[in-house]
Amino acid sequence: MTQPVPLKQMLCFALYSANHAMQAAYKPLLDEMGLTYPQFLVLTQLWEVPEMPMSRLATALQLESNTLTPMLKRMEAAGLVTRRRDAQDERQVILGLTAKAEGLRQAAVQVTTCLTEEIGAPQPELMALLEDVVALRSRLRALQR
Amino acid sequence: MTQPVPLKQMLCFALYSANHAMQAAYKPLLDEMGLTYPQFLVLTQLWEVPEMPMSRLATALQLESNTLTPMLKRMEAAGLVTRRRDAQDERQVILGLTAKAEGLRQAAVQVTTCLTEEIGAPQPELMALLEDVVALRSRLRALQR
DNA sequence: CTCGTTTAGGTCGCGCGCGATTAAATCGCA
DNA sequence: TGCGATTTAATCGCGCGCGACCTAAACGAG
Repeated sequence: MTQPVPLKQMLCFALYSANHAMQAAYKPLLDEMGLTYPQFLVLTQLWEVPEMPMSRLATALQLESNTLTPMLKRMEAAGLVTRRRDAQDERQVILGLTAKAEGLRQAAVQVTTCLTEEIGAPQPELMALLEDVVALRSRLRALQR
Repeated sequence: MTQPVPLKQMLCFALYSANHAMQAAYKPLLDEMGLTYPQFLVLTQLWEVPEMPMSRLATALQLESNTLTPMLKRMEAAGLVTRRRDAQDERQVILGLTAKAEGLRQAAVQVTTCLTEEIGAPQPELMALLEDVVALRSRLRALQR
């Protein structure tokens, strides 16, 4: 008679609920910028590399076109990104940043910095946790193939 | 000119993508049981305490009625849970487990055990990571008030 | 006992995520 | 060169999550 592991001791639930808590913490700050959490992640990637095909963004965020296409269209409608077909390869859609999105860049840096401080945990510990979470993600992705 | 933190070094994205990777890892196993990931978490809680009001489940999972009500109705329709009004306090909905859900219990234990092994990380490390993620979640929730 | 307040659920709308499928452009190889 | 295989987006359906709002039951001070 094997006992189920209690919810509180399950790593999958810890990740699930910590992720929700993180999104809730970002929410008020992103609301001021008029961004959703996934949109903020998209822009974070584009602030690093301001022009890239959708396929590359998909790889970076580990999201599929069925998630990104509608989201990017909403962002385009909101004047945050540009979308154009690559002349060399008409299959690809090249993404770009608008001036509006560029204007949000500094505010976004403040958001992350501010939130990292507010958490109130020592920076080295957070870095260590980051590494561990990334390592777990790698192991989990390895299971997919 | 503050540079944005790269996506790969952001703890929020690590959590976000690790959570997705975890759900993807569970997916094939849960598909066989006919469960979604959130439904699996609900049952995990009910396998521990087989009868409880919705409010208690909401607290345990940190979810609101606007998420739980439709999900529990789907689970009721699928013959997984029962829902009845408390005679003492007609506001409350008491949740219960069906025989069908009880029957899935052992399989669920196998799923978690199997997946924990497949990850291929030492058990102590996973426990340490669990604690760190839970600690982060606490700090994040503390920001909400 | 009464009436305002609190608590527990429910409804609606919207934005993800993703499985399944499709269309079009490009590639590769016979 | 021609044609099947691959790659890239897009579309559709559905199940979460959650903000905003609503209803009804229970509570509590006077």
